[in-house]
Amino acid sequence: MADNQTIKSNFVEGLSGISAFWGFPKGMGAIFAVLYLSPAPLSLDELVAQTGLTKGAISTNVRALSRMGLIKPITRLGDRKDYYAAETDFYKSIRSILSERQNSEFDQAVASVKVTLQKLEAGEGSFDPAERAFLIERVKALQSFFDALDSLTRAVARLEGLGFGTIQNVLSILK
Amino acid sequence: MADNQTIKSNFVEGLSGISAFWGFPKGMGAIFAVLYLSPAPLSLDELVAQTGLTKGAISTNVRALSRMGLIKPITRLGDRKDYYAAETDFYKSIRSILSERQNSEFDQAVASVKVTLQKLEAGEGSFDPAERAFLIERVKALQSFFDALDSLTRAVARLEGLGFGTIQNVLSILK
DNA sequence: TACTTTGTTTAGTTATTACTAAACGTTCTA
DNA sequence: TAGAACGTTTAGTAATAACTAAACAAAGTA
Repeated sequence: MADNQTIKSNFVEGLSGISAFWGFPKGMGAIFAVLYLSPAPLSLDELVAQTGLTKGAISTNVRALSRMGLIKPITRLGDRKDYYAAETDFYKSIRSILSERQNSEFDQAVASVKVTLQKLEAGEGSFDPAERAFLIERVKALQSFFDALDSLTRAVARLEGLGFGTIQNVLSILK
Repeated sequence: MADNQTIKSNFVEGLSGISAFWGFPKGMGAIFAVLYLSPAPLSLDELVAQTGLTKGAISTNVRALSRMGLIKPITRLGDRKDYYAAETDFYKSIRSILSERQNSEFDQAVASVKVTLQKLEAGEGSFDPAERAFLIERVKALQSFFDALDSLTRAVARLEGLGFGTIQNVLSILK
């Protein structure tokens, strides 16, 4: 029915779609998919061949994937090439991604909420008392929501070695 | 120091950034922020005035926000205008967003992984036995990861009325 | 030292997406 | 029924992001 290449292509397309859905480049998903289906680590040129992307694109995407912990770079002695292999411990990847997202723009944006709250509580601006109280209440609620989210991700990240089965079980207890 | 408008603007920009970070339009974050800081529901025209966006943009973004459960439309008798208010129960919103994401493109992409697995197990393609076994193992692992993720989101969605404090506590038990 | 082989960086292109401006369809009002 | 008030839709634009092609840097090899 379907030949080897077609079967693999469908898989690659699927992961590309998932990648795009989560706001990552499509090519990133494709690269990961190719590596994931490969028994041996692949070099940059092999990835060029198997994905149809150019070296430049592979280079940048591979770097991002490494930073996220979704793939791991492999260097062989006496071989100047870089090889890459898919990380098969998804839980490890998730922790890696979470700690990655923790920083950067997100924290920065969340911080601005904190600043707003501080200014309001410091009496800045010329709000009438009722409005100020209202604003403080609202912003404070948002703030604590972010704090809870943060705690949650930290908690998840702390669960080293444990798989999702565990989380699943725990949550099922709550019904 | 900072006037009322500046304080609010900073907050709006912050939420815009958060929105963008999660792959949503910046304007969506801005609209939610404005509503969130408003004691009373706002009409479309008031949103136009306070965000600087045009009616069209407000219209589409407001629809998306409603679908996600982040804001709620309010209609008043004898008033043809639509009003919108921010949902303040973030937990409710999260559940809503999760169930929204559940469907659509994501499921579709995940399904393609399942199809790949089925084809492999059905003996399609002309892989040699060793490679087929390898591929099946890999794809199966990914499949069960997705299943676990799915269970997790369902479990979270099932926790009606419970706040994040609960989840936090539960996860902290695991250390 | 010149030439290969590798990966990275950059400048420019393509594709996508969020937006604006304006036309449109409805529904209410005079 | 004409006109006004709303929200939606659409066609076009602007901004952004991912990619290609090619120049480049680094580091080995002849």
